Amino acid sequence: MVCEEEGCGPYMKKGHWSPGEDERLYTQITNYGVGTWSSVAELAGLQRSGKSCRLRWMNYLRPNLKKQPISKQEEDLIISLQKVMGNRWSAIAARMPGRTDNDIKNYWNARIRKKIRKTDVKVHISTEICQNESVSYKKSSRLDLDKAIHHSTTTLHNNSCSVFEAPPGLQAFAGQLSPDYDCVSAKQNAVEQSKLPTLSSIPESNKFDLVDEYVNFLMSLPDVVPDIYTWN
DNA sequence: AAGATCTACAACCGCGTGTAA
DNA sequence: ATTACACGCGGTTGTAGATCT
Repeated sequence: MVCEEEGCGPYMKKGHWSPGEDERLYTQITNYGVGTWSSVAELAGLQRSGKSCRLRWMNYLRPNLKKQPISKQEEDLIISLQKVMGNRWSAIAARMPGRTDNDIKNYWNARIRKKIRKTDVKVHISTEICQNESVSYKKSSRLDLDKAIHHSTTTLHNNSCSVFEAPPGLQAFAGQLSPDYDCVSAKQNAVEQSKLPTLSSIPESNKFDLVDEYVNFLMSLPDVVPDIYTWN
């Protein structure tokens, strides 16, 4: 098979790596390190793209990778982190020593997503003005969450809704929560009173502009992770 | 026993970002 | 400011082995 991607030579090999190729790559990197990945491929005498060498090293050959199956504790951690960070697999992997982003992504796609897909997140936007609007999104898809967020914020910013019925976590991702916002109490109150939180009291200056800021905020408050997957 | 289907995981691809010239 | 290049990321596909019918 010939690699036709940009930067590949005409005779680049593709597909699964042989033990011999692994040996060459491992020896090259452990003896001489990585300058640029394309030079590693050349110096190791491999007819592979630099990109392919990097992937093989990062996901399979480099030291300290865990080869055993993902444990229940690790699965719980993946679920928790995915709730907060979305599909930012490399960021999740950075918090799980010995696991690669590819490991986690594959595990998520193969197992966890199937479990979670059984129920939907329902996002309702209702007032006198838009009481007929009801939007349901599949919880497992970040793209669909993005759609939900976009729909909700657009509606709010157009002043066509005064009340936003959505999980606090989703509101936060939409940049609507202040750092002082109490997700747990908001949810509890909503459930007890059948009444969902309004946004009018949130100071403009306290809105989150970046998802990262929100993620860091949540990570500093591990017990206040918004449960966007079980909210109904 | 054999073909179909499922599962896990390896690898590819396209795109965005950072950096140096 | 622009361009070219390398890298890293996330989505997707390919494949081999296991399991099912």
